[in-house]
Amino acid sequence: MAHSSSNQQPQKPSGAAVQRPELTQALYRAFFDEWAERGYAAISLERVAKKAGAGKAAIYRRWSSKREFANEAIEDVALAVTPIPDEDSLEADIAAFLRSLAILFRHPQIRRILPDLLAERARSDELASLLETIAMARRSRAKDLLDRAIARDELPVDLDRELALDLLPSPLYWRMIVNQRRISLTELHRQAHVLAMALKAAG
Amino acid sequence: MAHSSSNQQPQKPSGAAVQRPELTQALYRAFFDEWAERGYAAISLERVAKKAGAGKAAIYRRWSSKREFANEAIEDVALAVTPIPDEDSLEADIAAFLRSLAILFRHPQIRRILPDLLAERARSDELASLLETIAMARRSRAKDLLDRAIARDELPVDLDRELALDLLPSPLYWRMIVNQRRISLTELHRQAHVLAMALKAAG
DNA sequence: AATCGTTGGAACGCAATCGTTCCGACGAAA
DNA sequence: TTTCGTCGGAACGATTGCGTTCCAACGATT
Repeated sequence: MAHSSSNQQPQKPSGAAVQRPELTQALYRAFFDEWAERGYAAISLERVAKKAGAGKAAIYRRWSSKREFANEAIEDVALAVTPIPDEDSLEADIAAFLRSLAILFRHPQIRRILPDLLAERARSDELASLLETIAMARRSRAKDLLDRAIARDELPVDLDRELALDLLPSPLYWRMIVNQRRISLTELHRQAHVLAMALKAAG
Repeated sequence: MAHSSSNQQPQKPSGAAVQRPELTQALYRAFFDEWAERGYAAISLERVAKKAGAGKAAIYRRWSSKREFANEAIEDVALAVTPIPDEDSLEADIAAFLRSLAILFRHPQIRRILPDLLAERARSDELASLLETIAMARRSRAKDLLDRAIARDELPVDLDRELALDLLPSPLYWRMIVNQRRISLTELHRQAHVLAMALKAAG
């Protein structure tokens, strides 16, 4: 009883006997759109469906909850990974690292989703594992950079790696995400120079 | 008609002909509690009232909206400001600066509210002015520190101040807030040492 | 002693969103 | 050609919180 989809608009054609991967991708995109716009906690799956030109059923047929949706959405983009720079000096390596970070931090969706992810994790740890996966990949790139510099004798073997890993990405994050300011290429290289000097003092 | 507060619990004594400042403070505290627990967007003023042992009317008599409530709550705590360190060397000054930051970043509510504030601003700019006020106060302390070092000839007069201001707080923020890791006093002083070296290279 | 306005509390109408279920239309696989 | 299950869409009951309004109880000021 109760329902009857009869007397509204003519209802557009749709449907097929197999899940359409293109629709799945469209749902991912719409999910990140919503996330950037409203924040994780305020994501409305109804809006996500509408934005993807889909029905709500298409979502719940694929994922059982918002959380699972988020998990697979992030896994999906996390596969688009990290190429590796490889220059011939510590400072040049750092500059390359910073450039790739700057590209990331300029992305309008990442500028919003990343802080929201941090805020969400600080409250609940529900998304902690998500974040950890992402962070680990990033960190390993920085570690490689340090190892190369040590092999080149540009950094001491007893380098404080923890400190170094905190030092490398943080000023750029502070400037671009926390302070929301752009950075020019020359400024970025100046930062690379200063960071190289700092690392050499981190024995 | 319609209402009647008659047949529930005996209704505790309350009321007076004058606003109670203690209640206002209790409401501020409950507001920050809620903020830390759920995030700004999800703050429920009903829960805030309950947590403060107050009625909802007590809130709406003081502030006209959640936003105004937030504004005055933050103003209220922002008055508890920033004492100034003043040591006898750049490195010692930096260490003092970092220590005061570390205390801030250890506070369980600030650990949650600060990232949430950043995430909220990245979406809407509604809270941008709040954040700007706070940031400005912090930054001026760092500026003083740099000026003293220049006067002592520990830093060059043509120091890149922008870069320096990005450099000082960011590694600690990255470690304590982004990576959620504690920091020991010796680690903190090592960071101060490295940062001093970095600044001297930021001409 | 009388006034006045705050107090905690309960209810209002409204708006969202949740996760679920149903539908007729449709197309790919068998 | 028939079967099968996905498609967009609409509705469901439940839950939540908004901002507002009413209330009787109460105590500081006058």
